Amino acid sequence: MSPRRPPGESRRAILEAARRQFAAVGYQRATIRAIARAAGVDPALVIQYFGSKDELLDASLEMPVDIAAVTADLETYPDLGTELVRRALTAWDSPPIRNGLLAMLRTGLSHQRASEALAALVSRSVLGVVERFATGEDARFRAALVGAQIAGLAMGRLALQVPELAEASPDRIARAVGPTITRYLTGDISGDPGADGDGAPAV
Amino acid sequence: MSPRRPPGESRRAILEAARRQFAAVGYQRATIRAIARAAGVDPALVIQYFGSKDELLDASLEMPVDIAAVTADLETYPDLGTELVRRALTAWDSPPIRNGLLAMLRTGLSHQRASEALAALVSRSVLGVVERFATGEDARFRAALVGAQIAGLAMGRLALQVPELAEASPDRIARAVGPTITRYLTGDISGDPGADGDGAPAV
DNA sequence: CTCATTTCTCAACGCTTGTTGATAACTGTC
DNA sequence: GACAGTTATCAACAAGCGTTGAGAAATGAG
Repeated sequence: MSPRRPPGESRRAILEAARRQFAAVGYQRATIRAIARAAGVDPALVIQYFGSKDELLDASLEMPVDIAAVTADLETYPDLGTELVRRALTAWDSPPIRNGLLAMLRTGLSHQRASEALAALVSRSVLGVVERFATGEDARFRAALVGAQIAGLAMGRLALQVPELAEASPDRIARAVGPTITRYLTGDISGDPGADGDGAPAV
Repeated sequence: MSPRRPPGESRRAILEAARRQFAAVGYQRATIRAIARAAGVDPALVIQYFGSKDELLDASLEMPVDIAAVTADLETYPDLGTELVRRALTAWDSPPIRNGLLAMLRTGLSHQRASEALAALVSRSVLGVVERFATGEDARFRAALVGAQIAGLAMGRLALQVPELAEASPDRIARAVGPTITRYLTGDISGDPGADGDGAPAV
């Protein structure tokens, strides 16, 4: 009666449904039963394919975003930050990328594994760019600053959907946030360069 | 054997334990049973005092932070952003404030109520400052930008505990992030070339 | 003391969860 | 057609959850 799906199709459907669920409600509230229902499949099949809910999360967090493409050629732009933000916002329009990122955000603050994935994503993706302009500890600090700004933006625009951020055009946001990123990447981040020597300098 | 606690003490202990639990693991993973155990109390008492887990969350999210104090006198500082960040970082050192904020972050991305509380906190606290320099839609956009930057910073430093952000001195972070805030508050955010905004000289 | 009131515990209900083992249904190969 | 292998379903389990209602224990007033 019911025609069977092509091989590998159910697995793919489960993964997509899982990504969507994790992105929508986070790890804890996403249930295997709901994921299975969305994929048109028995809950037991989810376990059979992925082993456990944790492993399903792992599989869901494998980001399908090509970081190299997003950060390529960045030095050739007069304002790298603006261009970087523009590309990021464009990437977030793609449902798989947006869902993957949302899953990380929603899950990453209350689940160990996803927290590491989130930190790793930021490190890997941003550090590669930063290291074209800085090295060592300075580079890691700059990368963290860029990551915090981008993550905050993603949180407001994608997760919380703050109207001012969610409805603003990519261009407007890029022009506003871009200079910040440029400064974090290449600018002076140690404060006033000369005159104002008040406190003892940190180690 | 067990002497009774002074009146109101159990309620206070429950609320404190709840704040800690929500801050540590988010709404879903924080169980009433665990909160009761941490408070040295029967789970039923938690319900009797607060009605339900949702209402307990509401009570836990009432922020004990005096926003007016954090944002007072800000105009008198040459670099308001740096001073604002410095005060925020100092406030985050206080366990009740830090736990309240962490509870919002951990919970706010996967729970409706907390999401609104998070957005409201940012609106109320930041918008008041911004409206000393801008009005209308521009002010709300600027407030959203400031909120996103601060939230990203809180996420990295407090929640994910990215080493570069968690271990850096408040002063270093304030000097790095401060100019960004100043620019979002009072600078040019429409991308006109030549009006860079922060106090740093050309790179 | 007695009695009413507040504070707190106990045992249990109904429900949902992730996960399991047995088993059915379909597919391709000899 | 018979067999092996994958693909999928079913019913059920044990555990943990929020919540409830009855009642015990302490407290304060008369």
